[in-house]
Amino acid sequence: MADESSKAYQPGEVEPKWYSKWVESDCFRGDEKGDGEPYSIVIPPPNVTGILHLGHVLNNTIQDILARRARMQGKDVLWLPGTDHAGIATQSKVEQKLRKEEQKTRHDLGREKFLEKVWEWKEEHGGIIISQLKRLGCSCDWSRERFTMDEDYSRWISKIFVDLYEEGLIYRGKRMVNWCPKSLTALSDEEVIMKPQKKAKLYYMRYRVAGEEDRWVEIATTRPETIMGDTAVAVNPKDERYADLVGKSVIRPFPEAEIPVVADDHIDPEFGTGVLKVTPAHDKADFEIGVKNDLEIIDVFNPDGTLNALAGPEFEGMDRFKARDVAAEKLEAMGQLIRVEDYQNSVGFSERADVPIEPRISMQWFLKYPCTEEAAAAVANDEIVFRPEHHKKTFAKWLGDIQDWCISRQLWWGHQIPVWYRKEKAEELQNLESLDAASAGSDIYVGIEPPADEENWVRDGDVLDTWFSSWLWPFATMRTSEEEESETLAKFYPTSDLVTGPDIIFFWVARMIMAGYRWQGELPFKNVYFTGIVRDRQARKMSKQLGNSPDPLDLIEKYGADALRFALLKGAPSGADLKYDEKLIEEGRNFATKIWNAARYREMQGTVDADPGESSIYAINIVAKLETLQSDLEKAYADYKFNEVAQLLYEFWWNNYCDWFLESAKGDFADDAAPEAKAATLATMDAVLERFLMLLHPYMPHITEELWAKFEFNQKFDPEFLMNTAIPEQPVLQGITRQQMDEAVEQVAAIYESVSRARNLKASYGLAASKDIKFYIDPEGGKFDESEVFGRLVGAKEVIIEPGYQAEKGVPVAICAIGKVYLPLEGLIDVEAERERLTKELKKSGDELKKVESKLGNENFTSRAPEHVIQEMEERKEHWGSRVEELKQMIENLG
RNA sequence: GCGCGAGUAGCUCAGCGGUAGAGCGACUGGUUUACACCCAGUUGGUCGGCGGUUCAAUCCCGUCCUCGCGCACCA
Repeated sequence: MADESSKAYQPGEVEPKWYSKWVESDCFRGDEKGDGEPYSIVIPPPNVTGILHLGHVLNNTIQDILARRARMQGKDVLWLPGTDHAGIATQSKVEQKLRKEEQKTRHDLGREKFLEKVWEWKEEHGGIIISQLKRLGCSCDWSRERFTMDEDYSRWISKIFVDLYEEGLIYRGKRMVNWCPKSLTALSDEEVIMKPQKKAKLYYMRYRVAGEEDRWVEIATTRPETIMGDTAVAVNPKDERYADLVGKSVIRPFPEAEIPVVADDHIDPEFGTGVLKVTPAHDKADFEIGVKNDLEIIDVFNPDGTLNALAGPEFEGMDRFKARDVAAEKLEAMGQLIRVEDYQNSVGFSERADVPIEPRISMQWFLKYPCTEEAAAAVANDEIVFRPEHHKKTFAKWLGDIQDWCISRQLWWGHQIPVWYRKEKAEELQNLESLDAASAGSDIYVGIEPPADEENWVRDGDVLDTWFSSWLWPFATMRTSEEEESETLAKFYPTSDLVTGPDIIFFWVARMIMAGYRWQGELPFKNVYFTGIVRDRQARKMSKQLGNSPDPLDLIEKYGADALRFALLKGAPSGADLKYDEKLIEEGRNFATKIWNAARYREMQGTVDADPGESSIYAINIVAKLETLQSDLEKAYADYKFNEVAQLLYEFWWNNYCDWFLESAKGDFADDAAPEAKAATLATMDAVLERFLMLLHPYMPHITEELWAKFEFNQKFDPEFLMNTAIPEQPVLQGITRQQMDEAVEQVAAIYESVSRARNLKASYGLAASKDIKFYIDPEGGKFDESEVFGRLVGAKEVIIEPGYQAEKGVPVAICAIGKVYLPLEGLIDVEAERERLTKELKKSGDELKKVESKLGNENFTSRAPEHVIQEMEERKEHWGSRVEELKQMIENLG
């Protein structure tokens, strides 16, 4: 055995050591040729330039637990890692840097040069999150690491674009889209988040009716800066107040123009004044009214959210929010602003850039989702199981009313759309109102490879939404687009579990299911486990702005990766958010130390150097508990209750093993103890430790591997590493009958319960420390020969077994499972104190008895309750009844 | 407005029809053959409110309240 261990576990040295050994020995490789049952997970690819946060820790620890457990069940495991190019996020980081360091925009560099810069940035920062995952202990097959911009992967993107285009599902059109004025690109509906605006204003203004002297129409709006784009006002056709106005015109104040009054059902007569100004270029609903009424569309914004020439010279170049104030002032000056009210509404924000998006008409590529029916059915009938189950509904609802997906982005970093326009017609083609495979002529080329005479063509400049690459992840990481099949895919697809956050159920999960059916003809994964979101103590989301997001690497440094993993999982209720508190991690660290020290204690007892004698009841008991633990873990894992698994492991070790078993076993290591007894106990300790390390390994891989090697368990099993050792089917201790086990468990439970009562007695007389305590036990007809262990556990100098013991009046006594336990206190007898204590206990017991009696006295109960419940009540009645009698007697004896 | 989730000890959460549990905290005591990142003990709860079903409800049903999330609307 190795040198004596230090008092506290040192994760900083141990953890990286084992990680390197695992990697060097190729332990994480998914064997596509193996003949074991396959188990696979694809990692939700983090942003390539991202940094690990607690959400990642939670998510990836769960995946690691699943992967490690599967390995220890003898399966062939593939956990396939990789990263995502994260279009907008990465591009804007590099643009920011460019602006700061060189005062340049991407346009100053040009597409090619700029992309070089991004690749440089990626090379420089791209490895960080991967190395952080390694520090956490993640057992990913790094030999298969993928990146969404890898060549093979990129070809996949082109292929599916071509497939979908040819199928008629991808088309180009001029539509109202969500435009981000900061990132200067279109966004999908999913990338827009609604944020309530507390300080918004509702402006009431009036437009004059054309051709009438002094007639005005009142209109309420939140966006006076779009007045210049108004091309109509609208009222509800049923609204009698304005019935005569429909068909007439009103005067737009600036630039002054006559605009028609139209009727539309969409108008809510109750809202504001019941009159809506219609700005088809800047509002989705207005756009539709515009189309229906054939209204002119005037776009008064530049792409960056400033106003353009159409807004008039005094607004040109002005920011949209400034323009709002200026427009209001102008109205006021014209006497057309009636009043301004405080108002609360919600405004769509760009998820990434965190600025209000602008509805904008522009030319974009769209996708009609494929295989939506297969996807809906798979989840509805649990071919793909969602956990927690309630996410099924969210999924079904979204799928029920999805809109076409805007897949084009006006960015450079990403997969450029594989569409070419013949040079001389490029401009004309790109301005077509709509375009799809059916309408495109030979002047448009869509293909994986560029056209042969590329110099005669112009390629579409847009790139695809990052999620358009992510939805292929489960299979595009396993085979190339040219291969029909690959060994890896054949073995590991569909994947077993997907672990992800519920916030990307639409972005990613739903779309992956569709893509799985579309290109692989089957589901991409069988189970989806949605983690909760990690929040701070005030239940706020972790965010950079709030500074409430601790760096997991700091925590690993301070407490160890195992501690962090265990603690987060123990505190993460399945399906609910996790409230993070550093105290949790401390608990994890303490647990690691506890395991370390219990192992160290074993180490200090030396080797087994005699033939083991019969196992003690305590040994049999702990083995029985271990077996219960094992089956409880099975159940918890089956339900993906990771917090429960952690709880069970923690409780077994700390409570059952350390606090009870080890303490009861210490007598076997005394100098005068029988060598066979010592040997038997050591054997039990080894057996329990060995099995427990196996069970704990998925949660705390490093410390368990360290102890596994320290105790040389690795010499007993075939593979070198615990991480690759299959948990044996056989019970921990063999040759013990079920009956022996049951008897030992019952006996030990009685002893432990009695110990607790005796400790209680000691404490209530303030004798916690005293060594000169003697207990007398009257086994009351039974027999009790465990006085030594009893004395050790209670903390007494001597325990005397004396049937029929006659205590002096006032001697404290506890009624226990093993009999009556007396605590004679020389010179300290206080009859009144004992009377008080017993009276209190009598009250408690009496209450219990009354409860049971009233139940049993109720005929409704006795006639309707099931037999076993009644029997249980009878037993309880007897138990409390005799206790009450005894207590009464004892109090009476006090005089 | 629609849907989902949550409300149990001071805090974080288990339990989900038959005696209310854990960890942390607080308090008291402790150098017992590993561990103070420890040990022992104590404290602490009309299980959000009101109704109903049942012999029996924290658990099932209805309803209301509070909080969180998603979707829709938001001139």
